[in-house]
Amino acid sequence: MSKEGAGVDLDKSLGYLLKEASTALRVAMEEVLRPLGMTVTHYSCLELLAQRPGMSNSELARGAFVTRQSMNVLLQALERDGYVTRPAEAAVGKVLPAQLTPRGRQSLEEASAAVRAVEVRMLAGMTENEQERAFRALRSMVHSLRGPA
Amino acid sequence: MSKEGAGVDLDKSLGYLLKEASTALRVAMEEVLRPLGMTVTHYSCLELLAQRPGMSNSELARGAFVTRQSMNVLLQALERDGYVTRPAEAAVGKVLPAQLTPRGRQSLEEASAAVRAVEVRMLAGMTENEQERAFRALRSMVHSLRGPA
DNA sequence: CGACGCGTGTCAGTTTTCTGACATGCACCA
DNA sequence: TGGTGCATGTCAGAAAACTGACACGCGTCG
Repeated sequence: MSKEGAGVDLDKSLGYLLKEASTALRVAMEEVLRPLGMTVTHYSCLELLAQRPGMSNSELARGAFVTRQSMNVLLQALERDGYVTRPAEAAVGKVLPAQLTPRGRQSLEEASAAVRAVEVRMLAGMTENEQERAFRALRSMVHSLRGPA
Repeated sequence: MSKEGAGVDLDKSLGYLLKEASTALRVAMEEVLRPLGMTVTHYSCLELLAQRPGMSNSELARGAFVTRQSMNVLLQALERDGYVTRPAEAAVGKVLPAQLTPRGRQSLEEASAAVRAVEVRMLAGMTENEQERAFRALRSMVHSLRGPA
């Protein structure tokens, strides 16, 4: 080990740790969402719609970090099952603004509580200051990664 | 907005930001690995094997954060294409220790350089101290998420 | 010794997500 | 007015990951 410049040294790599943390979070969320019959993307979509009603399919896709094609599949299912409504035709352009139904809102309520608990558990043992610093660090990483394409 | 306890407030959620950062990293890695004909999991497998030769399929799966079934599919492809070797039969138990071939090592070398550049870019603008703090913060989150199942 | 639990490698089928492609509608500008 | 660029919604096929299931080898313990 410790070949001079060759390896990435996964045990010390922030990138690797980032993936590890993200995976741990996803697994924890799946764990609490499964009993509710929900996937993470499913939940993300509902949560986004609760915070910004009228978001389009493409906007939701960007917000949930999937392609608009994947989100479209999900939205059609959510619409079919009565969690979400979209107008049959666009009022302007092609954009179809989506809305939560009462059923969607109620379903989200349970899920949101469960996910909030997971996030609280994740942050246990960190001070407000540490959380704020971690927040800024992650923001910086995102900014740097997206900048100099 | 700002319904008291109801929402998760995605713009202030460390969990959401964690997913965002992880996605940005994955996208950036895919961008530089695609010209080399490699996926992220593909690269992860090779990097793991370089650091710890003789890892088994299941160990590689855990290290790359996929199921052992997924890793098995990948390993078979890597073996077929001559990046990796595994003994035909287990010396002890069922564990088949994998090894990089010279071709695998060479292929990894390019990929590793590209990925290292991405990580450097990601950390641009952060001091050593900030990186160290971010590292400890992420470690803490992983630990907390895995602990009180 | 025999039973049990646990980890492993692997096969099969399903689900999810992605890439590619097309038509449509808006905004902009020559 | 017509052209160009860009974003959107959607369809279709392909790639990647997952869940379920089975057989096998090892260790432990009654």
